[in-house]
Parts: sequence; C-alpha cells; structure tokens
Amino acid sequence: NWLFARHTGGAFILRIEDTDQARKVEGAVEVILESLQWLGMDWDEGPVYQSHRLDMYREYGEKLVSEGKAYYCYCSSERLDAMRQEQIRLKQPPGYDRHCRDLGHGKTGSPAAPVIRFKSPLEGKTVITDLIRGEVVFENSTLDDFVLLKSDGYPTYHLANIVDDHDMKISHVMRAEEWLSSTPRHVLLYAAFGWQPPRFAHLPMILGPDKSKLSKRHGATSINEYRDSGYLPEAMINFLSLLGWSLDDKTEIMTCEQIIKNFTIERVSKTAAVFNLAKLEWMNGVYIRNLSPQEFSVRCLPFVRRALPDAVIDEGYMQRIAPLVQERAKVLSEVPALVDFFFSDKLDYNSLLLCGKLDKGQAAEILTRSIHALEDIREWRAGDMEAGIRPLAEGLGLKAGPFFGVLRVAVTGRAASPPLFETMEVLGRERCMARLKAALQKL
RNA sequence: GGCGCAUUCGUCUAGGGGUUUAGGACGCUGCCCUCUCAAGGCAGAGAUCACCGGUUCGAAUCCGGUAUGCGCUACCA
Repeated sequence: NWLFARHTGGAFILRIEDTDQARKVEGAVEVILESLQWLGMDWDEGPVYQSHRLDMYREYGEKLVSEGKAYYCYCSSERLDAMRQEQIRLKQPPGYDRHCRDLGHGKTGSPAAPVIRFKSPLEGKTVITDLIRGEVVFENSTLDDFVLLKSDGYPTYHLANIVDDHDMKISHVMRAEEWLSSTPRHVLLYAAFGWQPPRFAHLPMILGPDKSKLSKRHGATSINEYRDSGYLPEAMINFLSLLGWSLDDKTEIMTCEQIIKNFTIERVSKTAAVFNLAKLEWMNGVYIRNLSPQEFSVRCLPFVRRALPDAVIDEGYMQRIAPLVQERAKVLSEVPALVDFFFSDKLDYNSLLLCGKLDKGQAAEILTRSIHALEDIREWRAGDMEAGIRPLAEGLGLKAGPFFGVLRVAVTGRAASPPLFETMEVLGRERCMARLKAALQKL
C-alpha cells in the first residue's frame, strides 16, 4: 500500500482497526507505529482509530436496519454454538440460520443485547473485479447473514472497513489474499449503502516454512524483532518488496527510491511466497557491506554496548575495529561476538586450540620467535609486523597458515578472526605482547 | 463438508504460443584467491514448467478436467 501510494502520488493513510475488545493487546499499536517508522514508511494522515468512532458505525448499522437491509438478532452464543455443532455434524455448510431475520423489531423476550446482521441476498451472484486475480464470482447463497455491529457496540471489520473506506475516500483496497472470500460481503455492503466500491487488489500471502500463513508460531513475526536482531531497514524493505513482486528477471538489490519508481500492481504475482530467512540474511549482508565504514561503526555501537555491558566502548576505538568485521557480519547482532576480544583481555581458550595441528614445541617456538621479532618492530603497523613475522615461518619450515594460526589464537582466543596483523595493529603493542606471553605461559 | 484462490529448480522468481538445450537470485557442492573466517571470482548439481486430455504445424505459455496445497467458512482481523 505504501509503495503504491508513493508510486502514484496518492495518500497513505494509517488506520488502526481496533474493533476487537477481547483480543486487544496493550502496546500493540505502538509496535505497529514503531515498525513503520523504522522502515521509513511514513503516512500522510492518521493514525485514525476505529475505536474512537463507534457512534458513526452504529448510525450506519441502524440506518440499514431502518431500511430493511439489516436486522437485530437476539440469538444467544449458546444457541449459535449448538447450531454450528449440529451443522458440522450433519456436514452442512456452517452459517447463521437466519433465525431472527424476519422477527421484526422488539418481538423478542430475550434480554441479551442484540447484534445487527446484514440481510444477505438469498440468490443471485456477486462478481468482484480484482486487479490481480481478475473477475471472481460468488454465489450469494453461500453467504450467510454476517454480523455488522456486535453486542458490545463495536462494529465488525466488515462494517467499519466499508464505512471508513467510503468516509476516507479510499481508492484502492490492497490486502492479503485471505480477504478475497470476504470481498463479496463488502461489495454487497457498498451496494446497500448506495456507495461506489473502491478497487480491490488481493496480494499474495507471506508463508512460513511449512507453507501456512506466516504467524506468531513461525517465530519472529514482528518487524521490531528483525530490527533488534540487526537487520537494516533498507534491506528489510528490499527483501519484503520482492515477496510477491519483482522488477524484472535480474534486479534484486534496489534502493527504496528505485522500488517506489518501479512498483506497479501489474508486476505483483498471484502466488503466495515462503519467507526465506537465509536469503534475507544474505541481502542484509550485502547492505552491511555497502555501508560506509563510519556508518557501519555507528550502527554497530548500540549492539556492542548492549551485548558487552561491562566494556567501556569508545566510539573512536569502535571506528577502528568496525572495518575489520564489516564484511564478516550478516546481522548487526553478531558483531559483538566478532569483536569481544578487543574489549576484554581475558581470553578463554585451551592449548589444544593454540597448537592447532602443530605440537607444543613448535607452538612455543613460534611464540618465542614472534615475540622476539615483534620487540624489534619500531612502528606498530600491520605491514611492518607482517614483514617481520612472515619470514619466520619459512625459517621453521612451516607454511604461513599454521604459523599465523598459533599467533591468532594467542591474540584473539579463537581460530577464526579478522586478518591477524590488522587486528594486532588495532589492539596495540602492549596488549598484543601481553597476550603472546600469556600464550607461552599456557604452554 | 461448502466456497474461493493458487500450482516454473529446496526457496524467491523471469518468461504469457516458435528467441528456451526454461533465465536470474538465495542456499548447496567443487575449484581459485588467501594468514583463519568471511568477502570476491569461476564452475557445477538442481525444474519431464502438478497431472491428464484438448486446440495448434508448434504449448511452460491458450482451453477443459483432475489432483494437491493454501485461504475463508467467528458477536477475529
């Protein structure tokens, strides 16, 4: 909806459809607003809360009742439940049996607050024209008398949506495919009010790995969780835009401006898309690598600070570290684990890791000779260090790989790290020498 | 059960009668690069275009049916 509005120059209006009191969740609206803001999806009007306009929905509901197009229903939930059970037992299509349809006003002794139901036509067809799926035909006989206004005074989605879309002059209803089978009700409602319906476009759904509608049970489904995991909003937008839409047969990495410029309903596909986390991770990595080193550093800062609360994290120091891990991170949240040895001198490794495939004697020799060579280094620079150390490997008849490996573990505490000498340069002479000597002690 | 929608590599997709021995991307495998890990480069495996029938000189592309999947079937959205 946002891409479409931006592409066409229309208005993107944010509306909060909070008409279900029973399922109301504290803070849920804030999550939605935060998510949209984080993604950069700005809105031109709103947010409009449906819960603030209950009087209007009631008026429209009662208007239909007075015109004979809707009616009060006094059936208890117990009766409705029993009816449904019976229908299922008899393999009948479940649906309201229209018990109150011809009751007339006030002709009931039931004390329960009534709901308002729509009088669906008993015969005929309703045709909807969908911008993505074409003409879809529904038999009116398959539609039951659905509820418009609940007994608690709140409207159902069907009523509120139609009243609001008309009131707010909505031109295009673009929603997930799960709404397609409700659309004939909406078309019928527009007709009952005598209003021109908007255009409909039912978008392909987003699926979980099991190919069912993506939901909470599939794990992270709140955009904010991706933010907190260190996905970049620009990567998120790019990835999401490609779920059910494509520019052509090749282009995948696109700026938001490019996507807006090229987004059309014609290129939206009909088939649901499985959310492919591995591809999102790859794409996020692409975006991380495309960041300037400074920008990357700045974005890492909160993640490193949160994960390493005991460390004092200086921005200047971080700026020197960040470039060493920029092309190694797929998400920002993994950066702390990649850089923690820069902030703590307590390295946790055993001599087995230190030696690698070499024996203790060789490892000790490597450390001793390296320490000696490094003491002669005047400028603590990666290039100078490498020039001083690399020849030592040859002297011991070893390849650079295993030789450097010992030093790597001694300096970083792990077998995989950013390039050794760049890392040592950032770490500084004092700490490196101390770590090398500590490693020798360990042997 | 009823109604609806969909069906191209494991996944995201291109392609909408001949340009297709079905293209790209993720992932996977191998090689190269290389101080490790990444990144990058190259190569490869992977789709009888769900199935059956029809139309046509010719169908992944058009039509019909079947199957499968998914969605809806609430005083949920």
